[in-house]
Amino acid sequence: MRSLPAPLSFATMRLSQLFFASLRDDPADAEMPSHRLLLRAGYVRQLGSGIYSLLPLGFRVASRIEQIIREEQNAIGCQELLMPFVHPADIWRESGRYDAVGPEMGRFKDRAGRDMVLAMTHEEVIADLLRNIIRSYRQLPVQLYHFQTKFRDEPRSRGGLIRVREFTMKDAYSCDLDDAGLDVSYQAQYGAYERIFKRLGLETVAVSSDVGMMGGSEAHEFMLLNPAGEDTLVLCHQCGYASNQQVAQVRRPEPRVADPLPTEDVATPGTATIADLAAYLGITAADTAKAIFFTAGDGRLITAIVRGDDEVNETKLANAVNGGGLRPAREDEIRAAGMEPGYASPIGSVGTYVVVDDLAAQSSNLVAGANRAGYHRRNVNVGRDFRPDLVTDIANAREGDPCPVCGSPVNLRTAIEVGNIFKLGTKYTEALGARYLGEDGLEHPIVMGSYGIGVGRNLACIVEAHHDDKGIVWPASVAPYAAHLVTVSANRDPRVNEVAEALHAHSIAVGHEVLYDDRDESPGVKFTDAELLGMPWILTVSPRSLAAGGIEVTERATGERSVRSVEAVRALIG
RNA sequence: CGGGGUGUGGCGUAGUCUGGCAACGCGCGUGCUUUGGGAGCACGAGAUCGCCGGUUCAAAUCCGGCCACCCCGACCA
Repeated sequence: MRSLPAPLSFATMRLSQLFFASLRDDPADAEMPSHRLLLRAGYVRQLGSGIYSLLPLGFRVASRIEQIIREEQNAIGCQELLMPFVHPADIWRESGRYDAVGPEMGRFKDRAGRDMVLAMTHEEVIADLLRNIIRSYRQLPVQLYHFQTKFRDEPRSRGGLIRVREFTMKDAYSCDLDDAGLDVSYQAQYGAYERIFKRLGLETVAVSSDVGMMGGSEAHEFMLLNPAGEDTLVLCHQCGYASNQQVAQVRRPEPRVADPLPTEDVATPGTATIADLAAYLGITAADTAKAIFFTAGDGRLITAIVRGDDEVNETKLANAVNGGGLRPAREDEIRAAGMEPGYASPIGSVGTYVVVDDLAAQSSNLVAGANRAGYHRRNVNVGRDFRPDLVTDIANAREGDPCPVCGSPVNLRTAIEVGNIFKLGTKYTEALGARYLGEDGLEHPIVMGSYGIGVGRNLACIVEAHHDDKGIVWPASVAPYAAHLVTVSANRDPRVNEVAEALHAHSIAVGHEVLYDDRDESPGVKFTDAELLGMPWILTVSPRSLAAGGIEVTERATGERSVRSVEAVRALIG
């Protein structure tokens, strides 16, 4: 569990004393730039899969990130508190999530045998606090936030700090009288998020997103475009439309329509994939239909049909069938419904819920499975040859599809989610009985929103957005130190150490933050480390710089160098 | 959970196929020299080769089991 907020002022530091080690070689198992650089530069160390320590340098960056978030949350009237990391299971049973959430929640029993959980989020605790404290509409609205450890036993952590199992999150909760109040709070958080990411040096795009397991009516994710991103965004550069692919409702291409022809089975040995099938028959993927199978949380077998050149969008499908927790179906489950995996067709199937994508339903004479191994059926027409249970949009938007707003071709980009905002509604307050007495004399459930930012992920994302081939290039707003002071050839001129020590002493006296490389290392080592660590300014004191009139100042971001007087440097690092 | 990969001083690796003294670079310690772009010389410390079991005169190496970590997928507020 995390401690109270870090102190906001730090002593200036000698590198010779810092708990730190840079690595000359790239760690073997780090692939993303942020992971590689944060390890090499001594900001973080890994303890286990998805479990990291922040070393002193990394902790300072995290503290600065937190402080920016804190200032912007406070500025919209959001109040900081601190809720526990360990919860009694009871409140999670009250909300229904104790059973609804799977093995990603950490669970244990205390010494008395009571079920306990490790916090993966804090809606339940907020709702519990609200039901204890809020009595009247006069006490609302209120917004609350904290920075607290979350534990989510992810199936797979990845990318260093990008996806971890234990992390610090800023999570805020708005508590309003009604939906109109929630809209106001939501907009206030939206604005705060825009200011936070701007100050962190992250150019984000806010996209509409799925409400997922949190429930609720509206949600946005703040996304950083990145080639290693886990989400795909659908973006229109013409009108600014932006959506997560999970929920993007683009206009689909026009279907090919023709007069229905009689069906005809054709032998297609060894063509269990669409690509094989199209090649074998000399047609395109768009001339085929493909069936994908899922088992819903309630046990139904869901048969999803899309055109062969489309992909099934699991989020849309899950929402369409109220399936909650789809998983890929097993072959025996598919066979039990009378279909042949690899050559499956809903024609003649029993006991499966068939959902057909709009485009496949409108297209004529498609090649589909024949429910016989090694055979497909030509000229299948949805409606004539089988009757689907549901026809709706269950396909992923594709590159170049028409924008739903303006019709221009959309672009697909991968991105990392750095923050999200949700309109939760009354799901948790109703479950936990968090109500207020309204002006009308009646009890009403409090209307909630939730707003999250992962501190460590943002730290890594800042590095993703601000690095070069030499190392990290911190934005000044989050840099662990404002400047990196380097001495060179100190043994050749006693004034080198005198000037550096005086500058260091001055920076301590006035509360400036300078990392002072006082090590007896060769110039190459010191410069390389300075560039790797990434402070905005590198200050070099050497016989050469003194002869030129002072201290050499290098801007890390641009590489621009100049020699400035000691007085000018004092002003600079202030 | 499925697929792929990797575990050998602090870091990066070779050695494993074909069993036979634990190897290389960097880093680390001491001394001397050196000091504007990852210095030189000398001496030195540091490894139960992921773990357990088996085969063998002999196992980093072969066999079996397990564990950890990474990548892809599934999954994920």
